[in-house]
Amino acid sequence: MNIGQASDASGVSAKMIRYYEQIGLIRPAGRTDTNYRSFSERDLNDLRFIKRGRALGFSIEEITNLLSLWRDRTRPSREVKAIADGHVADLRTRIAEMQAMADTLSALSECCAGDERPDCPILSDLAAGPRPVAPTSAESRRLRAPRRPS
Amino acid sequence: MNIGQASDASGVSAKMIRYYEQIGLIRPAGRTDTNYRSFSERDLNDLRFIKRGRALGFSIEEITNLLSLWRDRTRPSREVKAIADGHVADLRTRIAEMQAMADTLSALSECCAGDERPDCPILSDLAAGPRPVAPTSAESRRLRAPRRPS
DNA sequence: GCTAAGACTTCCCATCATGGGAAGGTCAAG
DNA sequence: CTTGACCTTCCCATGATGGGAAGTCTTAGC
Repeated sequence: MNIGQASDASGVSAKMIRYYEQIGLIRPAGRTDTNYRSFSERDLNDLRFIKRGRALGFSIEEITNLLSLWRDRTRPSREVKAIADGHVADLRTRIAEMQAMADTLSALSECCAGDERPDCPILSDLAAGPRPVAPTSAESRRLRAPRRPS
Repeated sequence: MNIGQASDASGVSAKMIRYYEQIGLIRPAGRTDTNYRSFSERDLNDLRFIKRGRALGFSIEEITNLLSLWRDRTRPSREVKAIADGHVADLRTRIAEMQAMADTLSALSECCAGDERPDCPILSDLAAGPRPVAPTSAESRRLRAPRRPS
């Protein structure tokens, strides 16, 4: 099974499969005599595991740990749970931050006529910034720009 | 007013001020005869505007547009509102995605004993992935790993 | 006036996960 | 044997931010 088939079967792009191999997340795939990568069922299972982990928002680092726990039949479920719970806490924190942004902005937007006139509470807020509230918890971490990936 | 003072007064790091200048988000600051940047009150206002925009999650690109609308006294508030509403929609989409992740994960976590035993529904889910649900809307866009920036 | 500390300058590198694309080798169907 | 679809590696870009080096400048204390 070559990389294209592995990609189709796992939902992980060929680019990403090569990347995961490069950073050591997955074992180097076998090679044919013409240097094509060759994937086994087991490799596929790993790729599907990774795919699902990413879909749940786990970072590559967390997935590295989850993968090694998965392979360890004597793992304590405590460790798995700790990773998952940590991730959930992270998600909830970020959700709350984004929720606060969305709420603030939609309140401002509701007060904006949205017509040809220049008066706009949204700009006024950005300019005067009466946002005297407590130092946004978001300021203590890297502030990602919630961007639509085009 | 040099860059350190401008940074303190605006809350934008010196690094970021230089970056914003480099990418053309702000006008190049004046220079002293010894090549130090020199900031005016107006520059400060721009920096504060940017700072607040970032705190609301606007991307640099959106802020670029908001800044030029802000400077244009004949802007139609419609345009400002469109940017804000677009951003709010983006936020809400991402919130929903992360919420779904968090809900799925915490449901799994609740079923996990979290003790010394190896049995773990979280790993089972990642491995077997009975996640047959509709193609997560998240899969159509770049999937960010919700990472805590340490 | 001299010196040391601190702040400024530019320049390069790293992050994280992903995609784009070039240049060249390989495979399978016609 | 050609053609097109695949594979390989390698380099580059993203977005917003920080780290740090090497060199210049300023300021406070002596």
